[in-house]
Amino acid sequence: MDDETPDCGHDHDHPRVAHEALAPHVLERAAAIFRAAGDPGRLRILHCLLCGEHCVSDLADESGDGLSTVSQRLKILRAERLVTRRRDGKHIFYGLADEHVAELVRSALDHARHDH
Amino acid sequence: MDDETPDCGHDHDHPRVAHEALAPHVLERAAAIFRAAGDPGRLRILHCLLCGEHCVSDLADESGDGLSTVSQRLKILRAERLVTRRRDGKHIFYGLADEHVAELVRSALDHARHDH
DNA sequence: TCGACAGTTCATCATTCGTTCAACTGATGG
DNA sequence: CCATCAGTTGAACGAATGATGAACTGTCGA
Repeated sequence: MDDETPDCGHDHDHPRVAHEALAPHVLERAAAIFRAAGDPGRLRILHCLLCGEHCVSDLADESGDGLSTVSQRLKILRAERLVTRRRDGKHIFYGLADEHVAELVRSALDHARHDH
Repeated sequence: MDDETPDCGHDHDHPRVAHEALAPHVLERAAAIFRAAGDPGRLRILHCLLCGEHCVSDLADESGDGLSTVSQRLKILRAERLVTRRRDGKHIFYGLADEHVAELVRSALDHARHDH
């Protein structure tokens, strides 16, 4: 290979770029996770779930939004596998998918708190 | 206070809800952070910045997008204070705002990688 | 089996978002 | 001072998103 080939057409010092290749589907997936959490309504749900499972009605009550609205939000969170679902009689309980997700949410919330 | 007052109108066991109150502006802020990171184009930039500062032209070259497009993306990332800006002669160098942001990005990228 | 309750899905509609081109600012070098 | 390189900003436009009411599914108690 020719190591004199510049990747780009301008003239300054180049940082020794060394990102281990980022697969496109990983990029998409990670962005999708952020996007799912990036809505106040959905993030509020994730926050509620930090302290344990909740059923849809409870989540609706706590946010003051309609059942349908909350259900749609949960659908998106579930599509990105941020939450799990469990049926118990008439109720369906949602919870955070894993501790990794919980950490991500706590982390951003903390960052947002200590940041004026 | 009356501890017999139920918050909601339905009939099952209630989880002992104990979220320390989540201030609305904290919710908004955290959601805004996630939202800013929740676009593949912007997340790619954040990923590039994980290994140090880059100028706008380099970021444009690495993604294959136009200068204007990249500049717009950086504007959003900067509005959410995820990146910092530094002028050096003709070039403007961007970098991650702090280690906390770096950790958030690494964390989501890792999660996305180990998740098929 | 019927009715009520818990949730989901569907279609619609207004809003927000992301990209792009063109015009602009600002620093550097001749 | 002027040309050029580096980057920003603004407007326009199509695509994606989020909320909502109505209709639907599924479970339980009487």
